[in-house]
Amino acid sequence: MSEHEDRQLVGTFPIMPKQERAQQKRNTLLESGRELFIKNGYEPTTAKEIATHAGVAIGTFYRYFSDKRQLLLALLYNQLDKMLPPEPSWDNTNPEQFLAGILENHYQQLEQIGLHKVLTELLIRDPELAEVLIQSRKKWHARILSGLQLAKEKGVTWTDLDMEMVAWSILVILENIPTKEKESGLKTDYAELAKLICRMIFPPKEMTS
Amino acid sequence: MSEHEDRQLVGTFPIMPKQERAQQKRNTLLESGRELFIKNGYEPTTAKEIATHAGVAIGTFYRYFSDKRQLLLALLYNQLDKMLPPEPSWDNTNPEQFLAGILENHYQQLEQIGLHKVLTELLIRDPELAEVLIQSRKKWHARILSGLQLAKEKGVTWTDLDMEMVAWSILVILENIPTKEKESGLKTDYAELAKLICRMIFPPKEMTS
Amino acid sequence: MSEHEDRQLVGTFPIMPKQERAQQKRNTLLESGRELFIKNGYEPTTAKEIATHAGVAIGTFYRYFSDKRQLLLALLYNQLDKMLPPEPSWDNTNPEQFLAGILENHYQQLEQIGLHKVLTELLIRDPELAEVLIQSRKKWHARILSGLQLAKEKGVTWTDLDMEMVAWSILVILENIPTKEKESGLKTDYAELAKLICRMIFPPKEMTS
Amino acid sequence: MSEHEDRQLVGTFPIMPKQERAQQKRNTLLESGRELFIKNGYEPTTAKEIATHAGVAIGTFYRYFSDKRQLLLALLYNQLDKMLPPEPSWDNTNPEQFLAGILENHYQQLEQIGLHKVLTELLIRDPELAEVLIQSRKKWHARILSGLQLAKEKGVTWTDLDMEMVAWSILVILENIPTKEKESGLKTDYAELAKLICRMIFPPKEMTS
DNA sequence: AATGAATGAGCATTCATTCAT
DNA sequence: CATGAATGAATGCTCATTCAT
Repeated sequence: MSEHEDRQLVGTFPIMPKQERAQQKRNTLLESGRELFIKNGYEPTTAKEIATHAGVAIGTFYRYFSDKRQLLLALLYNQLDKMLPPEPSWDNTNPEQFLAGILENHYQQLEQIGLHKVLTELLIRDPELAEVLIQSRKKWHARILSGLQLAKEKGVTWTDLDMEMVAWSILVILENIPTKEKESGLKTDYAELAKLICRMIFPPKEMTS
Repeated sequence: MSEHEDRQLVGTFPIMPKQERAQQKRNTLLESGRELFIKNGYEPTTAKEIATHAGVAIGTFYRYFSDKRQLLLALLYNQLDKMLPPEPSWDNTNPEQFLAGILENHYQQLEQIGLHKVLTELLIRDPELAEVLIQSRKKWHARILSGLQLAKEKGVTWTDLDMEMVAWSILVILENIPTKEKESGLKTDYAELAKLICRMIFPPKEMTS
Repeated sequence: MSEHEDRQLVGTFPIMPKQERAQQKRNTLLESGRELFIKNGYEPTTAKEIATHAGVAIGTFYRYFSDKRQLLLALLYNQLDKMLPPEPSWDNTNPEQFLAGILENHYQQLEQIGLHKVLTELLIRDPELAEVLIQSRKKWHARILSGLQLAKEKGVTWTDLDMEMVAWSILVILENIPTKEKESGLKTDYAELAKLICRMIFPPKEMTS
Repeated sequence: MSEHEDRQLVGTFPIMPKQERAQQKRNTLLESGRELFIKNGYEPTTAKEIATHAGVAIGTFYRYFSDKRQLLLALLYNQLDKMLPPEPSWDNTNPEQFLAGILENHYQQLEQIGLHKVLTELLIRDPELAEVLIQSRKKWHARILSGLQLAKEKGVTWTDLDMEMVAWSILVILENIPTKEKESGLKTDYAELAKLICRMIFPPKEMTS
């Protein structure tokens, strides 16, 4: 399924290799590209670098990808597929489960974010790419929102909140944790962060009871 | 020759001082660079484009800046200086003044953010540049934090909060408003956002009383 | 092993001789090359295209031909052999038989010409190739010339003509008919053309009597 | 005027240089291109070769021409402009003046033909280019034809000739003289050739009287 | 000081050719 | 024998940077 999607979106160009070997080589190139994109950024990374870093010749790169951008798109679709939006459970039993749920997925997201940051510049010039990333954000947003609305229906949240905005705020915080850590050098205290977010959402009674 | 005569007749007065003229040309280039960086991104913008867009020849560009990166740095220092961190007032009288204060500065920040987003990719490879931007964030962070701590000392906030993290969260939310608006196409409702943030910080009694 | 057994059981008969099979594959490649050369030109046609269009893998191409140029040469020798110069008959009975004879061969020549046009550029750099084509032209020239001389000896032509040049002129006209048709989109009126050529050669008395 | 035409047809791309120096350099490149195209053919000639042979760097080439094809087109328009079709005079006074007229222009045409031969292959793939060349041929054809028709009206030619075809034949003969000379190594005897052509056109009475 | 022509290193991409399977 | 994945030399083209005018 993911393979099917991949083809449609990325284009059919250089044959989805049938042999396992070739598939492996393709993956090696993808991984090589991902690492270099995250390390050096998209524009400065050359196709030749990606190939060399993957241990193959430049010609081989072009056998599997029509260009750098194709590889990037493939990478994104891969990542997006891995991040199957998990079930949006977030009961009143313990809102801090919110944290647990998020944390679990968060390290998967880290990869995605790694790319996300790299791509910021591309968004300006590459609307197709921008669309892909925006869709990804929308899925996350929808997921968080649905959890919030469930909680709201159960009457455990503030009643006057614009849950859309709450979801957006949470998303933004999540997305920026990697930056925070990179800049400060500290691991984020997720428990503390969870508390903060819960303060936004739940009235005190709910929190203490 | 004619230039010499000209001077003698008209006198030296009306001639704009050379330094000032040069300064103006420099500023034109800076502005030209800023616009193009924000419009097309850093890497894809060429020195020649910047020069042409500023109405000068490429050679002139290199008279004022050693290269594109230099111009960018100059741009950042300029911007940073403009953003003199305003006084961190945030009393209990009306916490929503927080919003006002932020909104006021926010549109100055917009410009800065414009660049900020453009630069994300550069941060990876250019530690000096990264340092500049991180310092900028730290100033903002410090400003928000100092307001929060003032409030905390007055006893109007939750007492168990890690204000560092609160400040960071607020900063992140602020920084991402432009992205939100670009993606959703909607203007942000700052009042609603302010409410949200206040929920994080102040216990209900404080809010209602 | 299985191949060995196979032979013993089935016998050697029904197996198409290897050489013949190989010969067939070789011909398929030749034909494929010819079509693509005529369609797209020599330089732009890649070895892989020829192979793919012939339904074989690129490796197979290199088993039969050392490179593109080899295939081209083979093609020319083939073509040249097919065009066994027909008997140069061209009596005074009816000079317009000239036309008939030429027309008959002309469509064979068309193919040859197809290649001929394609090759023009190559002639510049590839003396061996040029030689092949020049030889081909010389055969044609000789054939036309011999017919003319026969007629001259019979005393039916102008006596003061340089038959070498007449033959050359006719050859050139013949060779360029395809270009004429491609450009004008019209079928050539061979009868008219024949008349023209006869005017060159035969005095009026001969034409009318 | 020719400059104006040039722009319209070739495109405005790399600035028609204003300084004389630059104009000279442009011409050097054109000449360099012409020589190499004729010597080695179009496809095999690289932009770098043209630049090096002109004594400039590759970057300079691209300052003046957007690519090889542009240079070629410029070359053709130049050539075409030089060949302003001369007045089509061809009286019965002496039809062999036809020859003189043709011969005179012929060596100008030689250059054009030099390119013409080189381009044959391109015609297949480059319809715009083909159009240019076909138009050139049409001009020549029209010029020859108008001369023939003048003569016909004066009643000095055969009356039953398809002058379109006669003109075409003459054109073809003219165009191929260079090939003839290159292959045979002999100078063409234009007087003889003229005689031949006159036999096509004029009845004997006219020739002898 | 300003100009913009010239330079050439560098990147993307293609394609003839080889060779392990 | 056939295959097609892998290779890397070669080409087209861009762009930062220099320098003569």
